[in-house]
Amino acid sequence: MKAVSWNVNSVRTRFERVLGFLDRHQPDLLCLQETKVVDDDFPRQALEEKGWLIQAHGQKTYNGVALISKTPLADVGSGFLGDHIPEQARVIHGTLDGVRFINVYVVNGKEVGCDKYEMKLEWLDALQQWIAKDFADDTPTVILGDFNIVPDDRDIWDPEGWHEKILCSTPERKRLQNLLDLGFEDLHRLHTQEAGIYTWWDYRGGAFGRGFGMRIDLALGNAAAVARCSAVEVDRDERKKGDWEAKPSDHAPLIVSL
DNA sequence: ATGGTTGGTCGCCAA
Repeated sequence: MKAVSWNVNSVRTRFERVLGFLDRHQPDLLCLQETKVVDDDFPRQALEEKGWLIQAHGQKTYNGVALISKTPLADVGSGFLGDHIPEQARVIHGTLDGVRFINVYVVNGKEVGCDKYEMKLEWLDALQQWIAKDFADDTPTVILGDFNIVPDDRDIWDPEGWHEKILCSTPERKRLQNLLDLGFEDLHRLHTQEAGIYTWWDYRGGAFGRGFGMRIDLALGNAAAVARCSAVEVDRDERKKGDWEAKPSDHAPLIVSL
């Protein structure tokens, strides 16, 4: 089975690229983040004409997640319980061929110490508690999406310059470790210890061309998922700017084979 | 300390 995570930075602006990606790769499941559209306005028609089924959980302007597959998903749900956390359309989950997928768009946090950063830590705590309560079983389970956390110094172009900065701070990495401590592994690291494999490059300053990237899109699997996982790959070509109007997302798709 | 680009929406906020 092939499952993909991709922060598309607006599904409407990126629609032709999403269609092209689905045609080329034919994944069993595509998990989108930052769809930035309410469910009623999700561009369904051209997808449904090609046999794709859509489960969307969106909001106006910000955030938004969706699951796209040809086989119907089981046990679909969106959001999660976190009493003090405002609902921001950041999570949708479903089960395909016995594998549970939890698609997450983690709070960015902007800058260490600001209100959004504190909210990010609280949100990650609530996510961890929710997964511990509802999903800590033997069902093959993958938590995948835009985590907005760089796992370690191999995963960023300038670890010294970003030391304890946003996406790299110890409290954020501790929250990622708390998720792993529930029995999950970073599936990417099952297959390579190489440094310099990234999934996101800033639009600004020609970051992609200069190699200024980070690995912040992750797939975490429990033991049953680890046993099935044969490969994790980044589709860097999708991030390239083919011509002046190609308009890539700032994230590349993460392709998980299991 | 900086950023200087993109998207949604239409003056900015968020990433």
